[in-house]
Amino acid sequence: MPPAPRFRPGGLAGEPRRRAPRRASLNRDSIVAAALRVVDADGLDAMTMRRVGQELDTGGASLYAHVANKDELLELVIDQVIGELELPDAPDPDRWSEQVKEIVRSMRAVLAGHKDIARGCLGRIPLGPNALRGSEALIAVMKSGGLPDQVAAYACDLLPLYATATAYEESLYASAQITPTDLAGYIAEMRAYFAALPTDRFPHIAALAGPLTAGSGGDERFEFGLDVLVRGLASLGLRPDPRP
Amino acid sequence: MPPAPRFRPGGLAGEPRRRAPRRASLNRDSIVAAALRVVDADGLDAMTMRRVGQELDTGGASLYAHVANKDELLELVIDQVIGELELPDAPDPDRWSEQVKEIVRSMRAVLAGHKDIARGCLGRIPLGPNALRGSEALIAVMKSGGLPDQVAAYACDLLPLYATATAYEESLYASAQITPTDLAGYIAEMRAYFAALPTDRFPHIAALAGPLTAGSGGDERFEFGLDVLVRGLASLGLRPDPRP
DNA sequence: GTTCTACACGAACGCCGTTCGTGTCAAGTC
DNA sequence: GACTTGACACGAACGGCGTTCGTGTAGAAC
Repeated sequence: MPPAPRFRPGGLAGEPRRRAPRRASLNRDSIVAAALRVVDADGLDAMTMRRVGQELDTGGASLYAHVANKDELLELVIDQVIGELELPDAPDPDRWSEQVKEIVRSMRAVLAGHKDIARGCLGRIPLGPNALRGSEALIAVMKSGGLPDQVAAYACDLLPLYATATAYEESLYASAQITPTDLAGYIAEMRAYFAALPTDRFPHIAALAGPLTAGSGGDERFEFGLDVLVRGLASLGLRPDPRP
Repeated sequence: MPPAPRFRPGGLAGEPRRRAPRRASLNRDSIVAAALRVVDADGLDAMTMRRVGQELDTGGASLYAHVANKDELLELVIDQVIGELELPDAPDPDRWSEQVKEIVRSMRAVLAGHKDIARGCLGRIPLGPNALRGSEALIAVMKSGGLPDQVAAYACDLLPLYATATAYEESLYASAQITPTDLAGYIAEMRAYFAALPTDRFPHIAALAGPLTAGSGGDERFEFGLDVLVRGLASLGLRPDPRP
């Protein structure tokens, strides 16, 4: 026995009574879009099956006809996000290291644009079509710069790992509705904590309280790590004795 | 009205009916130890409040008298794990880069020794006593090697980030009760997938199918990233024109 | 008009973190 | 010794989660 006929909009006259044109049929694309909307609005934890269903005027159970489980949905959402990556049109051997940096910066920017979605990317080998596009571009640039095959291959893991882990760490500051003022206060507090540590056991931390807490929340810290990585890669890429 | 008097072991005669000698009183240390036992046995997801309580012959609710919430418990467990770090006795300026590597290797090894606990460390600024000890040692070594303050300070974040993120990625292979044979098969499958990609759109990935999937599960991949990082740091540490 | 099939979806299962109220023990007080 | 007190152990319950199941219906096929 049906519990009670639900109200259906658009009833009355001879109008073909669909409950919406079969809800635009609820397909993978609309589900992924809805899930991404939820993430953008309220973060990764808010992306529950029920909540995504709600976004489409239905329940969580309805999604399972189109998506195997929540993990697969997350994978689809992530590849959608990776699709926003801006990649160089063509590798330029003279600018390879700058092009690598641009790609990694774009990764960070894209992830940062979707709340804490970076957390969902951690520990996930990205094999979606858009991820492959990114990997291909990254390798192309590095190979054009003369990096050996194995270096380029490993770096193709290492660089996104850095972008993702950094984006995740930064999303923690950005979330929890912390205002920039709060953040500044929190950083100041941490600096004071470091500076006040007993200098017999923690002389270096106490001495570097300033540098340790510098650049949090800005680009400087990220650029530092990026520079370290690219310099390290460059040092592995030079052909033996490149000087004339 | 009590729902029904519970059975208590050790009743009958004049024996002092304790329910165990007040369970050794259930303190923070025993709870942290129990939680770590659960993680070691069945991974981070198994570390639920109920399960940890069970490990101590009680329920999950009993833990809240000693620990604010699950997150605080995890923080305590993590600092306990970090306490296992092996640190150099004294910084040696001639071996600074090797000492840095040894510390980061130790981080990876310690994390790998506790299933997927690395996942819990991601995005967490470690400020426990043991974490501070590790940071102090790391900075000491880098400073002895002549790295500038700001470089040492940023690297003090960057290096543990690498160790943690790598340990997490590796824990995924190690878990899910994948046998080494399965893993080898999975890697072979991925290599074949890369190699079979359309060469018009993915020429580099297809060409590097071998290198891309090499060294998974071994130390080689980890050592590569470590080498890149330390080389990059070294390139930032040289005093201007160190040549005679 | 009838049959068939795909799928929307409410309800339910077994988890989770956490809170609440009760009950019990050990120590302090007369 | 009787009583009070306070710390804390802990069963039960709340709301939320991912996922499964069974039902019912809309639309296509015949």
